[in-house]
Amino acid sequence: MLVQAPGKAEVRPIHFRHAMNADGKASATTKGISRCNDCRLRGQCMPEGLSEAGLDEFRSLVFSHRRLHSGQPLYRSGEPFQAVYLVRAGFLKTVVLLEDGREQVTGLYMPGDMLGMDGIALSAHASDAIALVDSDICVVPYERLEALGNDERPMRRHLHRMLSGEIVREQRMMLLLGTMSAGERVAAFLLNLSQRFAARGFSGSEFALRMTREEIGSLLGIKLETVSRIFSRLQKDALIEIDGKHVRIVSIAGLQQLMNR
Amino acid sequence: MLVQAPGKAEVRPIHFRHAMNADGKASATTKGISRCNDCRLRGQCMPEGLSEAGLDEFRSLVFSHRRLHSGQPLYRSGEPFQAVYLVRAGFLKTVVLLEDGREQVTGLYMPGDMLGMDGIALSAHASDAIALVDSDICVVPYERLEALGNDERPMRRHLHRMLSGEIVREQRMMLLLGTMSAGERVAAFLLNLSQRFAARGFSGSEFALRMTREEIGSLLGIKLETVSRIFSRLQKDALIEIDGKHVRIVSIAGLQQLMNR
DNA sequence: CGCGCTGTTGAAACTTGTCAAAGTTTGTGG
DNA sequence: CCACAAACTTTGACAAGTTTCAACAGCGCG
Repeated sequence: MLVQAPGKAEVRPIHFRHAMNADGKASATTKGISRCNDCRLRGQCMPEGLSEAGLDEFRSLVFSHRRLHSGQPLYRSGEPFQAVYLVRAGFLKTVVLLEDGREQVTGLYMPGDMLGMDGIALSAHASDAIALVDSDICVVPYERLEALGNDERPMRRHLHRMLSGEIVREQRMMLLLGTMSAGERVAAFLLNLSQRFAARGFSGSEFALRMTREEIGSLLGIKLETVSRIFSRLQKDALIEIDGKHVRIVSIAGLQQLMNR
Repeated sequence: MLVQAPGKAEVRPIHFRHAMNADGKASATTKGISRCNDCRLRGQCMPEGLSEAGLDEFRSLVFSHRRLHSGQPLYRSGEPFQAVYLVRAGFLKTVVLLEDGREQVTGLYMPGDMLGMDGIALSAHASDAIALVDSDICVVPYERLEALGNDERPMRRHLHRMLSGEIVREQRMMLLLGTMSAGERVAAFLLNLSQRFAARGFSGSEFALRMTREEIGSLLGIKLETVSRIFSRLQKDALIEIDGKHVRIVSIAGLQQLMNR
């Protein structure tokens, strides 16, 4: 049977939904602290080499939490930018839209990932972030993040790394979109998921896709029918086993080979 | 006749080539200051709302300059990350490579643009930056950039905006690569160049491409022959006039329409 | 002057998209 | 908890767009 991947598994009720608002500090901060201490992802999202005081400071950054149901937006393109977000549990996608309705999924975010940094540039978000499954999100107001780090250099460096990491990730995505065939794209997608699940302590060889074929296609720049066909082909070639949204990777090496064809 | 676009036009000899090294501050800093004061781009690359002291501080960031000849690399993938760069004059591309030789041009940088931020994440550059024409580059050591801003919040915010801006730019590129037809891509490319030239005080309707058809194709995720064919078609349709690397945009509206087809 | 690099154009091949039909799963309200 | 509708998936046949291969023209430079 398929392993229980993150997302739904880690969702636990948080009762102060949509606690975020423009201002307000004291009580929400307290909640933030307590939340970080028993967060399963402890460390994942934090800068390394932080002093004790710095750690406290970091925890104090998490201003509030938001609980999203599948399909709900965390933010929308054009919305004023106020905070960056850490995925505590769940699975989100970011989407960029063209006026005529065409859309490109630009990212996939799992627990421990930071998102929303595209809003800093113009003080407004440049994409939509949508929950793919019920999700818990830590809200980190940018004002605070920016004010802080006056004396915590590791904190500043951490933020830079996150931003830069997003740039690198997007570069790789551009490489995929610009140079790879449909088969290579799907293989790269599966390998990437595999790696990220493994990094989070889940099985890297057996997991649940959280997206429809259409969403996968949009991420990879191909049509849903093509995604479906390629899944079928990979299964026929005994590289994967796929049943709906459940995938088992039979041959990692095979997929890697397919990529470096 | 075609307007003189940036790049070559602005290149003036700087005699302390490759002045950058791991350490050393005093004298190089002095040079940096004098350089900024008579830089034609003054302001373009600087944060807004900086105090007088902050301005000085910013200028002191430019540690040295580098002069690159066409084709020379500013940095290469895997090289240890030490600095970000500001284009003072010229034109550069960044490229991400696949083992098998395929490559994706991920960005095009003109005077005033910052590049190299992809290196922060892993302390090593994730792409190659290559001069497309002879270019002058301002070197901003990251150590300094990071150390600074303790009391200059606008400075910190500026860096964040630059990083975030790169993320947004790449998102748009992903949209292009994932959803647009070859014709739309070329139109978008021309419109983007037009806009950026105009923003720098050059003609937005008549300029010189600094890249070969192959490089343009690599940026847009299509083959050089396709680029050529589409240029021809746009000319036939009287949307542009093109002669080698010289372009004149006859109908901006026409190109925009083509994109939102 | 000729060689190499760049650009243009044509024809054929190939990949992916489009359209359509049918099966499957999911979600909802009775 | 069932039944039905809506959403999602698979597969085939065909169309369209892009790449590949090839030939040739123009240009700059040694």
